[in-house]
Amino acid sequence: MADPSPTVARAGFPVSRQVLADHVYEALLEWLMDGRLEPGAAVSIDGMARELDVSPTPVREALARLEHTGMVRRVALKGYRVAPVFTREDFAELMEARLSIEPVNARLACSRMTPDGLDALKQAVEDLKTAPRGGTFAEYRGYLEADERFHQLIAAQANNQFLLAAYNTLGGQIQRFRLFGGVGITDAEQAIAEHQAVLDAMTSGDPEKAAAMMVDHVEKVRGRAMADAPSD
Amino acid sequence: MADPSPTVARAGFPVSRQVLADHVYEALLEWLMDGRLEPGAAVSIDGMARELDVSPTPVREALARLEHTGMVRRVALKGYRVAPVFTREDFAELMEARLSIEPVNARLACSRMTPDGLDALKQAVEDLKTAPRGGTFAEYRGYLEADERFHQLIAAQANNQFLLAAYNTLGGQIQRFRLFGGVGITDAEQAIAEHQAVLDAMTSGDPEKAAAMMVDHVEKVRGRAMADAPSD
DNA sequence: GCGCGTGCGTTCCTATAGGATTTGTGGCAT
DNA sequence: ATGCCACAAATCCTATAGGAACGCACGCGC
Repeated sequence: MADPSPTVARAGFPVSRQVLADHVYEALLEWLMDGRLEPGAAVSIDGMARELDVSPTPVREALARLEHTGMVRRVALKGYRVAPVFTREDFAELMEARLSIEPVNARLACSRMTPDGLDALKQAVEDLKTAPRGGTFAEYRGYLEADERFHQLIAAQANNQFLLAAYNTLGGQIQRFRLFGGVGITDAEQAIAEHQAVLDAMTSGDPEKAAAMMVDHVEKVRGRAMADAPSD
Repeated sequence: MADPSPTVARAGFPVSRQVLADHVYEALLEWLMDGRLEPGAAVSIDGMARELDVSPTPVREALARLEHTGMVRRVALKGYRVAPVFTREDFAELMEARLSIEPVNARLACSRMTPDGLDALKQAVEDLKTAPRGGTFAEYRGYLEADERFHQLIAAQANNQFLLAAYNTLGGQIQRFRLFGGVGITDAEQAIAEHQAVLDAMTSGDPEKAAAMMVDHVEKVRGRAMADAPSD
């Protein structure tokens, strides 16, 4: 093993330490999100263990957790595979689910917004505006991250653990679709304006308007994506 | 093990076999739902392995999956514990989340209802009416099961994998609360009437009314529970 | 040529062993 | 009596080994 000292325990991190399965989980999640693991690809337990230089046991545990997020699927005695690409129907269902949850999150978040939360939201929109959005993944990665962060912050500010959990499950799928939907970033200006509209409603403290702006945003995202990607 | 022939492959069930971790998962889920594992109790990996007469490995995998459902919580290097009892705030959040998702499910289910689905719903309401509802868990278990089944069927009929997944996460928590909310079944007549109202709207094919009746039901459930259980 | 059984490598699945960590207990000094 | 340290048991965590199942290629018979 490369590192003979398993318990590094860097000074200042006495609590909430991480075990190997956590690192494996994060590594796999990152690989799923940045396209290193493509949809449909097999995720071999032993293979990942070799790749990450750990034993299969923590890999198995990490995959068991990932399965429940919908990122990978398991077939008994056959192993795990990365979830297949979204069909048009899958995407429509995902947007339908977003339309059920995100406006509610926006309304609640607006009512319960903290000053720090609002600052974080403003920062996310600012990052959206300044993020580079070139043609390669590395170039628009920051943009995607800011987009996801914006929605995630709203879900968190709604201050409801169940809605947050529900959104987080969707959020992973949304992020994965953004990556494999395959159209890069073609709608940045419009998307930024829609995000700004949601933020403005939040700033002015108008929950109903925040919800309405979120509905508007998600519907327009759906419209643009359905027009852009007639793949299926 | 009782069955020495692992690949019995009973006629009609050639596919989708189960491995030990699946059985462990189901056993733990059942114990969590029965109340055999009480909130706050430690769920020792080795202990459960001894209890179920398997090795710790499949237990670890089952618990990793369960963690994502919110039924158990994990602390690194300390182990798993059954999620604590709901506080009043937790319950309010759960109902808020239900109000966001279930009416949408009801609306969509009404639009997309199949004849078989409607029959299953009618059966669930019928079971609610006829189920015994005595004082012990064994006596009102059938009632709880029919209640959960009614909502689960609606979520399934909404025909949206993401909304279904979101509901299922909530559904487990709802069921767990019903058990540990601690007030038994005191509102059967009213609850049955509310379920019937949802079913009637579904039968008549009125999606908006179905959604409205669902809102009404969940709000009344919240009201009754908040009045019954001023525990916190 | 085509279907089918056989053999082999890969992978999954489970059990087991041992190191690392936490927790509870008892003794000691203050 | 209180606080602190050492020790021990229980538990978690990781690695490893071996049995079982799967997938694939090869070869045989029709």
